[in-house]
Amino acid sequence: MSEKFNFKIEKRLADEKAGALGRAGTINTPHGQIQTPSFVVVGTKATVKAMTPEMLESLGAQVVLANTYHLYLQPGSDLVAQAGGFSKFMNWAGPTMTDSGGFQVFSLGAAFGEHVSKVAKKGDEDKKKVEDGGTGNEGKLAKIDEEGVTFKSHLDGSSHRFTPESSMKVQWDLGADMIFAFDECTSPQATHEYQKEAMNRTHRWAQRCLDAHEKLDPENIQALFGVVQGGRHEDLRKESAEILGQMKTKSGNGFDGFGIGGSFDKDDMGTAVAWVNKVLPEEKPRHLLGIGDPLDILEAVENGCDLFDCVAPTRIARNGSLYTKNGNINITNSKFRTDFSPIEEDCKCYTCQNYTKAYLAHLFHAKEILANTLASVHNVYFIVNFVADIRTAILENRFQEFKKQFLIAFNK
RNA sequence: GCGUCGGUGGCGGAGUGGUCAAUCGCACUUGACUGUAAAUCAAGCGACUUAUGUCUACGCAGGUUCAAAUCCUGCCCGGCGCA
Repeated sequence: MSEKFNFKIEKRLADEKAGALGRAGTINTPHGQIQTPSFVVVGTKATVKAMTPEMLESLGAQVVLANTYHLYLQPGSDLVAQAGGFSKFMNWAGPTMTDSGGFQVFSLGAAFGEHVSKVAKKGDEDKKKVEDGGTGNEGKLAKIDEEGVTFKSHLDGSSHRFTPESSMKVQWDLGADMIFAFDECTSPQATHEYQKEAMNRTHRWAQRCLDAHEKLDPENIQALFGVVQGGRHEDLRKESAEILGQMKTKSGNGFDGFGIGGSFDKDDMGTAVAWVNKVLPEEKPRHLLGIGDPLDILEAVENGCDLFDCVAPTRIARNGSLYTKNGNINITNSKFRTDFSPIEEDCKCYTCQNYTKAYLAHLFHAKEILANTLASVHNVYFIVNFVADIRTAILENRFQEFKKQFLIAFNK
C-alpha cells in the first residue's frame, strides 16, 4: 500500500552558478511526499509545543520529528508502539522522523549546565577547550563509553543506557518513516583531538546501527540516515562523509540518507556543509540536524542540504521572538503594546490574518497560554514557507535573486 | 479624645545604630535562545556618570551620635481597641 522510501532530484542549482550544490527534489515515504528543501517541525515529545497537527497541516508543514530519548523516558517506547507509533499517537498523518538521542549526549553531557550552543559565534573562542567532550564531569547527566551512553533521566534521575542497537530498537518502536543513527553530538569547544575520537566512535556506532536496523527491519520500511560528524574541522568532516557515504552491511545495504550533525561556526556554516556535501552520495537526501536560522538555512540549501529541523521557530515564539521579513522582533517590547497592526501586513498565517501585535503583546505580558500558540503559528508558518519559497526559487532558476532580496530585507 | 500598632524604592514586603542606594518577590526594560533539561534563562531597574565616583533618599520637621531607615521629641497620615 505504501510507497517505499526514495528521493528524486528535480532541479540542481549547478546550472545557475558553477559549483553550487543546492537542489530541489522529492522524497517519498510510506506516509506521503516531502518536497525538498523542506523544514521539518520539531515535536520532541510527540507534540509540537502549543500546536495541534491540524494547525501544522494548514500552514504547510510536511514532516514532524520526535525524539527517541524523550519518548523512551515518557511515556515509554513500548507504549508508543502499542499506540501504533508516535505519528498515530499524536494524530499526525504525514511523514515523520525521529532523532536518535544523539543530541542528548551533548545537551545532557557536555552542554549540561554550561552556556554552550552547538553553533559557535564570534567571541566564543575564549571559552575553555574541553578535552573529553565535557561528559565525564560531575553533575552531567550523560556519560559516554565505547559501547554507548549512560543517561540519568532529567525527569527523575533514574539511570538509563542507550547503545546504537537500543536506539534502533526504540526508534523502530516509535515507528517514524525516517530515523537517525545513534551518534555523539560534540561541543564546538571540544578539541580537534576529541572531535576525531568522537567521530571515529560515531562511525563505529553507525556501522552497528546499520547492522541492527537490517535485522529489525529487513524490508527496510524505515529509512535510516547516517550522521556525519567532525565538528568544525574540514579534514574530519570530509573523512566522516567519505566513510559514512560508503558504509554498508555485509549484505550490501547502506544508509538511505544522511544527517549532518555536531557543531558549527556561525560565520561559516555554508562552507562546512559544502565540505560534507561534495563528498556524500549525491542521490541521497541530506538533513542538516538542528539548524533553523533563516540565514543558515539559505546557506545550507545553496550548499546541498535538503532537510532541516530546528526547535528555534517554536521555542523563540514561546519566548516572544517573531520572525519577519525584516528580521526578528520581540513582541514584548513596550512599543508593541499599542501597535494595532499584524506582525507582518502581508503574512497569510492565521495569526497575522486575525490578530494585532498589541493583542499578542497583551497575551505575552498577561502570560496567557494562547500567546504561545499564536506566536508559534506565525513562526512555523514563516519558516516552513520560507524554505518552500527557496524551493520554488530553485525550480524557477532564480535562487540567487531570491537570496539577495531576502538578505537585503532580513539583515538588520 | 485616650490607648495601641504601623508609615521603606512602581507594588508587596525585609531591615530595627555603622558592612544600606537598602535582602527578596512581583511589575517594568532590554537581551539571549539553532537534532527542546526550555510557556526558559540572563542582565538592568533613585539620579548623574567612564568610575571600587558624587548627589538625593526609608511619612514630615527637628534632635542625640563620629555614624540614623534604624534611637529621642513634635507633627501629619492609616489600621485596630476603648470611650
